Amino acid sequence: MLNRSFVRPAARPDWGRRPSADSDAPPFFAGCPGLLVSEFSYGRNACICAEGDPAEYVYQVVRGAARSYRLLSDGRRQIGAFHLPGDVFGLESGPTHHLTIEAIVDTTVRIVRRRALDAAAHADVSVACGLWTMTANDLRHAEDHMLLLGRKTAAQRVATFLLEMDRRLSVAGVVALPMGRGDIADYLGLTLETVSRTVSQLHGDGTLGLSGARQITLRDRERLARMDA
Amino acid sequence: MLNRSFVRPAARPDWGRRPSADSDAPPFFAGCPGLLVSEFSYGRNACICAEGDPAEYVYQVVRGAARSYRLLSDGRRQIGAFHLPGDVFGLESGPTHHLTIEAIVDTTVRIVRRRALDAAAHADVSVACGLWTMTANDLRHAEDHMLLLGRKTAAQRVATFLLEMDRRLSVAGVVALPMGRGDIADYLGLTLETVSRTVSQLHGDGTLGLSGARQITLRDRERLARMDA
DNA sequence: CGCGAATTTGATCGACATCAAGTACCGTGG
DNA sequence: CCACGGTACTTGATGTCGATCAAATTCGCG
Repeated sequence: MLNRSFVRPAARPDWGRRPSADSDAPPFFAGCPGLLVSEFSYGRNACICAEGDPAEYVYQVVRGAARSYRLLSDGRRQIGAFHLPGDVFGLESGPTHHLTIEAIVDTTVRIVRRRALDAAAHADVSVACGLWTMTANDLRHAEDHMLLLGRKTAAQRVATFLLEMDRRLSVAGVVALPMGRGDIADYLGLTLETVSRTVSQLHGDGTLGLSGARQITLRDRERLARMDA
Repeated sequence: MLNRSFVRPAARPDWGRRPSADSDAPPFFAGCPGLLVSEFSYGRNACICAEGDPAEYVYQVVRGAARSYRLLSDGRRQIGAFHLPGDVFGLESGPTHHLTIEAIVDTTVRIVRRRALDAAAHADVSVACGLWTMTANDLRHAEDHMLLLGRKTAAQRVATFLLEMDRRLSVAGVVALPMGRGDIADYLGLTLETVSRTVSQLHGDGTLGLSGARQITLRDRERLARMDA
C-alpha cells in the first residue's frame, strides 16, 4: 500500500534566516502599513508547517516551490496544491494548519505573522476581503481538482497538470518542473509509473518535447486542451 | 462514458415564494441589522443556480437538500458537496458561481442578496470574518474530499460518507438520506453499482441496518471509523 | 394494484496499480 | 574531466479493483 518513500517532516531549520529585503516577487499585502515581513529559507524536503500546528504565520513563495498535502494512516498521500513563486500559502481562518507543507526544492519565503494580519484586517475591510478572496481562490482550485480526482482519466489528469504548470511557470515556452514524478502522481491521484508512462506517450506522439524529465515543452497545447475535455 | 442520466438544469421555478418567516433552522447572519431575508422553494431536481451565473444571492437550507457539482463535457459529474438543513451555500467571493447547485428533493431555502451582505461586511468586520470563515470551512471540506477522491478505496469512501451523513443528519440513530445511489456515487467518485455493492456488503456483515435503501442505521461506527483509516 | 424509477445483483472487462528490472541523470570526489 | 554511486525515471509483465454491461427485484407513489 505504501506507494512512496515515507519522509517524516523534519524540524524547522534555523539556517537561512535573513533580514527582510526587497525582491522580484509580487508584493505581499502591499499597502498594509506596519506589517512586518521577513524572509526565510528552507532546504529541499524541509517541513514548513505541519498539519495541526498553530497557524502562526502566512507565507509567500519568493523562490522555489512547496507542496501541501494530507496523509492516510498507511502513508498514502494526496497533494492538494503546489505553491510556486508569488503564491501565498498557509493562510487559515481557524487556529491551526490543516495540511502539511514542505519545500520541494530549496525555497525562500516571505512570512508575516497571522496576528498582525488579523489586526490589519480589523483596521481595514479591504484587507479582510483580500484574505477572503485568497481563500476563495484556493477553494475554486480545490473544486477543479475534485473534478479531476473523481472523474478524469489518467491522460486527462496529466494534460490538466501540464496546462496548469504551463500557465503558472512556463518561461520562454518551456516548463521547468520543480517536482518529481512521485509528487505529480500524488497530486493527480495516480502512481508515478502511470504519470511516467503517460508523459512518455505524449512525448512519443510529439505533443511534448523533453530535455530531461523535468524540462518540458508543450508542442501542442490545443491537443492537451482537447484531451482535458 | 456517460455514467448517469443527464438532466439539464431546469429554469428557476417561481412558485413557492413566500414572505420571510421565522423557522426552526439556525439563524442566517443573525445580528446583521437590516439584512433582508426571504424564503424560497425549489422542486426536486430544480436548478438553484448554475455555473457561470452571476452570484446574486447567498442561500441557507431550511428544509430539504441540495447538491453542488461540476461536469466534464461528456457528462461525467463530480458532486463537491451536499447542502443540508442549516448549511449556507452559493457564497462566492467573486462575481459568479463556480458550481451548479440543484435541489435533491423539494427544498426550502432562505436567501439574502449578495450586495446586502457585502454592505454588511463593509460596515462590520465581524461579518467579513464570518464570510471568510464560511469559505475556509468549505475549503477544509474540499481538502478532506480530495484525499478521499485521490487515495481512498471504495469501501473507505463509503465509510467516510456514512460517518459524514451520520454526523450531519442522523436523528435518533437513523440516517435518512435525501439523495440516491447515483448522487452518492458522483460525490464519492465511484459508480452507483459500486456504492450499492459496498452498502450491501456492510449490511450483510451487520455494520449497517437498512429499512429501505435510504434509511440507514449505523450499527458499528467504530468499524466504519477503522475502515476509514 | 400497477407502473416507472431506483436499487440490487451477476458476469465480464479494462484502466490503472503493483511488482520488477533496466537506464538515465546528477552531484560528488578522485 | 571522468568515474562512481545513488536517486529518479522509464519500461515491461502481470494483477486487481472498480467500471461496464445486463438483468432481475424492490420500492415508492399515483
